[in-house]
Amino acid sequence: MNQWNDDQPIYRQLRDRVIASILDGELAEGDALPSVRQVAAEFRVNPLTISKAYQTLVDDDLVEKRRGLGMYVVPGAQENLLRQEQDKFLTREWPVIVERIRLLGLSLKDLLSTSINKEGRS
Amino acid sequence: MNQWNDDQPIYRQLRDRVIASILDGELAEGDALPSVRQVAAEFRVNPLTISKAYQTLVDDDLVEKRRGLGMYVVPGAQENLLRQEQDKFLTREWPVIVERIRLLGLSLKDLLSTSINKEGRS
Amino acid sequence: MNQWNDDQPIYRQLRDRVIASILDGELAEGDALPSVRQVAAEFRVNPLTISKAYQTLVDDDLVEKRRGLGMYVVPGAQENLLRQEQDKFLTREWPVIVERIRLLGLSLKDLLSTSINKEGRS
Amino acid sequence: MNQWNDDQPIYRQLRDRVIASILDGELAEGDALPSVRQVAAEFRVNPLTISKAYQTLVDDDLVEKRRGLGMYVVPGAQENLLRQEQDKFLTREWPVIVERIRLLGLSLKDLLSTSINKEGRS
DNA sequence: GTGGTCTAGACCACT
DNA sequence: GTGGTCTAGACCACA
Repeated sequence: MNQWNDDQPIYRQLRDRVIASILDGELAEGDALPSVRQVAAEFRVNPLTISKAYQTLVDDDLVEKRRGLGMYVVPGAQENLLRQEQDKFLTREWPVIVERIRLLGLSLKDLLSTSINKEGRS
Repeated sequence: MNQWNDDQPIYRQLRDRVIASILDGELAEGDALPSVRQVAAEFRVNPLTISKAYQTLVDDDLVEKRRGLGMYVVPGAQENLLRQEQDKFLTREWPVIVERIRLLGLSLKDLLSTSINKEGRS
Repeated sequence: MNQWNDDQPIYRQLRDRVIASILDGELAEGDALPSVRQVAAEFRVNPLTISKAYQTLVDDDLVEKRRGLGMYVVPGAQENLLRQEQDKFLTREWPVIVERIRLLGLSLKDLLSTSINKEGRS
Repeated sequence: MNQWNDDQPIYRQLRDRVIASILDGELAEGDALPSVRQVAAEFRVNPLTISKAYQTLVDDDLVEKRRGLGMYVVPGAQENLLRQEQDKFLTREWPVIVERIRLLGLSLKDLLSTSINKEGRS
C-alpha cells in the first residue's frame, strides 16, 4: 500500500528513482522530467517534496531548469552518471560489501554461482 | 578529521562496530564491552549516545548489563548474530547489490573473481 | 551555451539590453526597435517574452507603439534615461558597492585608479 | 517595519547576512550559528526558511552540522570566503560596474573623491 | 502550463 | 535542546 521506505526521506527516494531512470535510458537526455504537480498528484506527495528532489538533481548538473517550461535531463547526463556512480561503487561500496561478506563467513564463490545464473536469464 | 558517517546516527555506527567485533571474535562471549566513559572519552562523543548504542544491543539480547560491573557479551551471541545477519544479507541486501551492479553495467563475475583472489590471500 | 542569467527573468534582461543600447546611442531616438519576431528568432525566446520586455519600456515612456509599424524610441528617451539611471546609481547602487568593497578588504582607491587608466584609453 | 527585501527570497537574504557576519569576523570560526528556532522566533520567519538558508551554507562548506548540537562555522571559512568573494568581485562584478559607470557618463574620478573621504572617516 | 517561496504546524531522530 | 522532513494550502513570477 505504501511505496515509500521509512529509512530514507521521500525526496531522496524520488531522486534515486530519477537517477535510475536516467541510468537505464528510460529518461533520455533532453527529455522533460514529469512536472512537479504531476508527480505530486500521482504519488500523493506534497509538491514541495518533489521540488526538493528535483533541486538536488539540478545541483548535481544532471537536470536543468527551463524557466516556465519545466526540468530537462541535460546532455551527457547518462554518461556522466554512469562514470561517477561506477567509480563510487568500486571505490567505496564494493570494498565494504566484500568485508561484510567476509565477516559473515559467506563465500563469494557461492554468491557468484547463484547470481550469475539469474544474470544470464534477465 | 571526522570518523562519523553523516548518513547514519552515531549510536547506530557505534552499535555496528560492536557487532562487527563480536562477529569477528575480537569481542568474545563473556567479554566486557569497553565502558561508556572510556568510549565517550576516546571518540569524544556524548556518553548518552554510547548508552543508547549499548541499549540496542541489550534489547537484541546480544549483551547483558551486570549492575555495577558493566556490559557483557552474552553466550551464543556470535552464533546467533551470524545466523541472523547472514539471513538478512542474503534475503535483503544481496539482491539490491546485484541490481545495482546490473544498472551500472558492471560485471558481477569480474567483480567477484577479482575479489576472490584477494579473499584467498587474506 | 546559454546567454541568460538565471538570477533575473529573461524579459528583464532583454529590457536591460535595449536600455543599454539607448543610453549608448546605438538605438537613437526615433529608431525602430527590432521586431518581436526577429528578436524571438534570434534569441530563440518565446515572442510573448519579448512583448513583455517591450511593454515595460512603453510603460516607462521610453518607447512608443505605432500600430502596424512597430515600436519606436521616443524623443528625449536618452536624456531622460540618463538622468533617471544616474540618480538611481548614485543613491542606491553606489553605496552598496562601496560597502561591499569595504567588507572584502579591497581598496576603493586602487580599484578606481586601475580603471581610470583604462577609462582614458577606451 | 519590514526588514526584508522583496527582490530576493528571504532565505537568500539570511544567507547573505551570515556570510557578511563571517567576513567581518562577527561570527568567528568555530562559533555556533544562532539556532534555527531562535532566528525563526526573532525574525518571525518560518523555521523551514531558516533551515533552507543554513543548508546552502553547509553545501558551500562554510558551516558544518554537528548533529543534535547545531551549526558551526568551519575553520578557514573566513579566509576562504574572502578569497572567493574577492575573486568573484574582481572578475565578474567590477567590470560590470565600470561599464555601467561609463554608460551613465559618470566620472570614476568624482566617485572616487566623494567616497574616499567617507572611507577615511569610517 | 511551469517551478519557487513561504507559512503554520506537526512529528521524528539525534545529542 | 538541536536540525530534518513532511503536509496542506497559499501566492507569485515566468513563459
